[in-house]
Amino acid sequence: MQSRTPVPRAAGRPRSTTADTAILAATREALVELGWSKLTLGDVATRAGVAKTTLYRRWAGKNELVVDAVAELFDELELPDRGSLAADIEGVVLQFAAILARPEAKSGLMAVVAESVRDDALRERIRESIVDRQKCLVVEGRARAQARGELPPESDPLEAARTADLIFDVVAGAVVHRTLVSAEPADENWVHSFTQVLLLGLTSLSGTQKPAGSV
Amino acid sequence: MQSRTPVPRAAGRPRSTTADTAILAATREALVELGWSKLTLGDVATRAGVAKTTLYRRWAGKNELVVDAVAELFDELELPDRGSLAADIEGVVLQFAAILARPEAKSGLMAVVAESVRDDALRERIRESIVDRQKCLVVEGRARAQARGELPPESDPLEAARTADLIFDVVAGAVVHRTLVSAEPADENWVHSFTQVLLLGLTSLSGTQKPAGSV
DNA sequence: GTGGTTTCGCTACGAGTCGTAGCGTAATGG
DNA sequence: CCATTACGCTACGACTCGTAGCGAAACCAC
Repeated sequence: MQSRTPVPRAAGRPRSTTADTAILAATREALVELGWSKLTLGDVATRAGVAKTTLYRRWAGKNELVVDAVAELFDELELPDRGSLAADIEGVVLQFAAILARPEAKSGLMAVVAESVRDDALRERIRESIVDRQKCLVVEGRARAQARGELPPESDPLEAARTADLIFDVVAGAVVHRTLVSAEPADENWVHSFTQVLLLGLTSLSGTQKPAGSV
Repeated sequence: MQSRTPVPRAAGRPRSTTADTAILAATREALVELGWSKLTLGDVATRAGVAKTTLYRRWAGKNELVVDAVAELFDELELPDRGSLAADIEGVVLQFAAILARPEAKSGLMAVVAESVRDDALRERIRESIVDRQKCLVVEGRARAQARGELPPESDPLEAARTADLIFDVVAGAVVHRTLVSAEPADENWVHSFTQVLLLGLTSLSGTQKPAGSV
């Protein structure tokens, strides 16, 4: 049996949760003003009003700190039921695009992904706190579409997982590439065209082009 | 009018082209061994057998150097006519995936893209030396497909350009996301499934799933 | 209270990198 | 031969990194 405060209280002075939120907010602020390369932990500590040593007690380095700071941006992602697969896709892609349009996301996200190429632990951290949550939306959206009869039910669960991974890479990759590489906004027109390609494919799309501006 | 050596020869000792190639090769080597963050210009200079000052005389910094070093990796991209739109797409996507599978591309490409968020000149450099060349392949592939009758001819050139941009973001984004974020290989099976989605769309794809392994 | 434990803010430090300046030398053209 | 430009080398101040050490503060159990 355990007394009143079993495990969560470890004895000793507890870590200031205020400092945590202040540090993550300061990190995002520094990302906006300085960008990834000129962001220093000393500067973040000053902005947050904490000592530099406090930062190093909680995060191993710049990479981990920025992952946590950026991950909070994706907390607002959700998948409201808009009645059809096309509408669901457009809705969630627009949300995703809105987050990626923010400068702190642009500056930080790709940088940590680039770092994760040589750091397996970092990649796993990104997967857990950012990527997997997005992938769940794909799975849920497909389940809804199957319930509506818009997509046939999956027989092989392994094949279903592969398809979900594929869709996820296509959707997330396209929005990221549009936003960061092409450096043009993923606005309503673009998202609508993208959704048509995804749903109907290139050949089917050919005859159904619509004038820009209509919703 | 100009004398014999009009502009290219500026008078004085010419820059060593040997040094250029050695520096770019050394940069890729350092990218493989150290990755982006631990790559230093001093180290690259040592590997290339040149002085550090020589590096700074030709490149403004790490970003520009790595862009040039990575850009050479994409020189091998080409679009052989494989007879059908699907085959053309699979072929070029496999080439693209093969380049992205190399560690020097993984380490360098996303890092400079991340840096380009806050550096317009760098983004333009990336566009000229890497992105635009890839986009040409999309345009050419679509032109071929239209000549074959697989796609209807474009009436509005502006709409055609928008569509080409969209396709490019989808293709490049998906491969990059698969390789760097999901960290799984874009092999033949994946490319085949991706091509089906791109051509036929999600709904059309549903009934035509094939067992993995068949080519 | 009292003692034990952990965190906090602060200071200081060696190590490493950056980008530049200065110098003498090498390679080209007139 | 001379002007011009590139090269290799050295040295430098400025900056960031990540850590260690210290005293004070916050919490728990007794």
